[in-house]
Order: sequence, then C-alpha cells, then structure tokens
Amino acid sequence: MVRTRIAPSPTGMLHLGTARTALFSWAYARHCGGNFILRIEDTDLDRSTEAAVQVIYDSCAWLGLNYDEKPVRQTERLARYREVVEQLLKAGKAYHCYASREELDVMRAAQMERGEKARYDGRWRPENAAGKTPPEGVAPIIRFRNPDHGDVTWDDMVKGLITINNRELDDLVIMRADGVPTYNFAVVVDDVDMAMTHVMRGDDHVNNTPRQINLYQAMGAKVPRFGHLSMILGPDGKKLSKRHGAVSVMQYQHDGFLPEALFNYLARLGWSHGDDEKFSRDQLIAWFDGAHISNSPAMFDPKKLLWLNGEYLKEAENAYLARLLKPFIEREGGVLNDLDLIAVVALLKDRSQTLVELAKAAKVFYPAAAPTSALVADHITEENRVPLQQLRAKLEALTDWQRESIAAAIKAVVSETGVKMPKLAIPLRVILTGQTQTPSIDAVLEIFGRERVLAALKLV
RNA sequence: GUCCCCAUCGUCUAGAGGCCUAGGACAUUACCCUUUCACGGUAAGUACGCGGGUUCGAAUCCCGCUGGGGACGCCA
Repeated sequence: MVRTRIAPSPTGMLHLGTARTALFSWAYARHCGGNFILRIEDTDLDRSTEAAVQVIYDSCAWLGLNYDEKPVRQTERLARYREVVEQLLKAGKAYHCYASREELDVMRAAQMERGEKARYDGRWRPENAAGKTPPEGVAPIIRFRNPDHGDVTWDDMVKGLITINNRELDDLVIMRADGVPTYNFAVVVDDVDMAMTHVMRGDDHVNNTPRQINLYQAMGAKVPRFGHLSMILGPDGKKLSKRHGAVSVMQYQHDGFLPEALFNYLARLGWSHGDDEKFSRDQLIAWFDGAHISNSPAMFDPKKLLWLNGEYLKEAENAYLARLLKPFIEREGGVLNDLDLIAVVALLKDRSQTLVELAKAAKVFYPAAAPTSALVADHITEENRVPLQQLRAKLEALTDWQRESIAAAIKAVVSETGVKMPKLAIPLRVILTGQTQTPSIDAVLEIFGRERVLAALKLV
C-alpha cells in the first residue's frame, strides 16, 4: 500500500513550494489508491506556533488536499525519538558530542578557507574522544555515527540514480541537549513508524537523503522510495521566496484566486501530461503515476496562473462564485443583495481574472455609485439629448425589464433618430456608472433595474 | 571553495535515435468580432547553450566546456 505524506513546519505560512510537494504526494497516493498523511514538523520550538499549524490546516483544506489520518505532531512523539536514540547509543551508532557552537563555527570557517566542504570533523567520536574529559557543565548533544566509507545510492523517482560518497557526509546532530530531536532524525523515525513508502520533497533535501538512508539502515528499517522535486524559482531565477512577493497559499485566496486554479497551476508546474494545460482533480489523479515529473527547476509564472484563474472563473457556477465573491465585495466597501450578486457575477465573470477584479468591476452597480455631474455634462450633448429622452420614454413603456427588450428599445431609438450607437451607449454608461467603459449596455441597464435607470435618465 | 543536481521559444512544457522544415500553453504583436472595455476567434514572431564523439541518421546516447540552481545549521 502506497503511503505518502507532507511534512511542513509550522513557522509561518504554507509556502507554494510546500503546497506543490503536497499536491504531488497527494496525487500520487490517490492515483495508487494509497494514503496521504499530514505531519506537523514542530521540533523547532522557538519558531513553531499554533497559529501556523492552523494555517497549514486551512491551506490544505482550501486546496482540497485531504489527508487520511489524524495529523501527527512531532512534539507529541518526543518519547519515541528518545527511545530510538537510546537504541542507537547502545548499539554504538550514536554518541555524545560536547563541542560548542562557537567551536564548530571556527572549525567550519577554517575548512572553507582551506577549500574543503564544511563538515563536522568527528572530534567527539568514540574513537577520538578516548582520552578526553567532557567539559564541565556542558549538556551534550547526540550525533549519529555516519559510516566512513562507501557510497550511498538511491534511485530517485524524478532524478534517477544519485550516488554520494560517505566521505562527503558528516555526523549529523540527531538530538539537542534538551532532548528534542532534529529534523533529519525525527523525519526518519516518523517515516519508519508511519510506514511511508514514498517520500517526495524539495530538491534542497537531496543532501540530507544519503544521511537519512544511513539512519534507516542503522535502525534496520526499510528505506522508502525518494523523489526530489526540483525547485520553484522566482522571476530572477532564484529559489522562490518571500522577497518575490506572494508565496503563501492563503495569500492567493486573499488575492481572489480560486483554489481549483492554483491547484491546476501548481500541478502543471514541473509535471506534464502531454499538451494538457487545464484539467480537473480527478484527471490529475488518473494521470499522476509518478512519471513526467520535471527534473529541472521551474520559474513561477504569475501571468499564467492569472490566465488559468480567469478560465476557471468563466466556467464556475454563478451561485458558487457569488458566495465566494461576497467577502470581496464587502472588502471593497460595497453592498449587493444576493440576487444582484448572482446577476453581476454572471455578467462579469468572463471579463475578470480574479475575484478581486470582479469585486472592483462590480462597484459600478452599488447603489451609492453616482457619476459626477461634470462627467455627465461632458457626455450629454445636443446631439444625443433628444434620443436619450426618447429612450427613456421607450424604457418606461417596457412591459418587461429584460436585456433583450432593453436592447430592442435602444436599437429602435438608433434607427428612428439616426444617432450612432456609441453616441447613445457611452452617455448611458456615464449617467449610470460614471464610467465610459462597462459591459454591454443593455445588460448593465437590466441589472440596474427600471427605477434607477429611469431616475437617472430624468436628469437629461 | 567543496559536493550534488539541472540545461528545448521570454516563461511552463511535448519530445524516451528517424514521425521534428521541433508541437501545445502563457506572454507579446497584428487582424477579425464589436455599442465602449473586456471575452472570444484567426494569424505571426520566438527555442533544441557551445565543442567534440557514437550512429546511415541525434533535441534525443557519451565526454568536455559554459551557464544556472541547490546544499554545506543543535532550521526544516
């Protein structure tokens, strides 16, 4: 049974990169009929917050990344990590290290200077610590005794065979002095205990993987299949980060994106299925078999996401959109009743790329929005005053207030008076909305309603 | 600096030796539609980083170079 997971740390928002990794893991599990699990990696006690945990839940829920089991929190498993550490210590596969942080900084700086890769030199390894007395009052950390020789090789789901020599690796810290495990250790213990079969994560973890494989082996556990997803880059070609702008999932909700659009975009970034650009969750599940995952980094393209969002907006159900739009309307300080909201959405959805845009465009329909008299004066000329008055009469006489009949009334005025269509439509737009650019004027009149239209035309 | 990874239009990508005078999508430009602005439709330009091999034949395989990215924490 395939089991995958996403393991974010609750230190702020859910990053787009994390979300994409989650999406791929989720899709793969779903494709295989397996399980997808959420694990909160909160071992960084200083930076983890409850609020951030909630953000992770919210982000997953918004994107529809449903998990199959109760989320696991690493801070609830501290006893288990200590238990495994004890076993490793007893087996001579881990040891206490008394080196101070300052001491290690000096060591690394010296190594870099010599042109070497910075790595722990093993000064407290059992074989080196023989004659040493641990410094007074220093609580030791615990390091994993990494093998000295040989290669670690694994067949990566996306990159193929990767081999790293143990000489490149050092003895990683697996537990802090306070008994809290570090990432590399907790991950392995958890993935073993949770029976993970496939571990997908960012490319930036490639260097951790060989050490983790050594840990799996030291624990006598089965090594899962790894898949290292290439990075998402910002427009400058560097790893996507906060300084590039919006990188948090919930920010996109706030900015008026539909979850299905972000979902689709993220799925398509670094994965492909022929020429398919727009696809549903079910299609992704059907197609996502672990192949066709790109092994080169991909730049995040906000324009394409915007386009996709526009596509999803166009095809979304009016009632669904109206519901989503309401908070955005309120944010813009507007008021529209539910009936109007649906009509407005129906009219504007294929002209907007985000809910924010849609909400802004909807402003012209707010009861409060009144044109300035100066603007009106500019557009009411001797040429169109009479036609506008005629139109008012025709509209007043209409028995139904439907777009089609309104259009017919306008056309009748055009043919009877010979005034050009724009000369009639533009002033109407201005009188009603204060803008020269709006959707089709008959549709606008319909939404405004008979009373508001007739009242406005009275001023002509 | 050391190690790891990567390399097709500006961007996301298709391409698993001949189907490629390299396809799709976003973006860009032009035209059409049109009551304005959008939507939509049609079209155009734009790419296999360089150099060596292997092969009858290479975007596809190998090597080197160049370029880019990542990692080198008691962060995850």
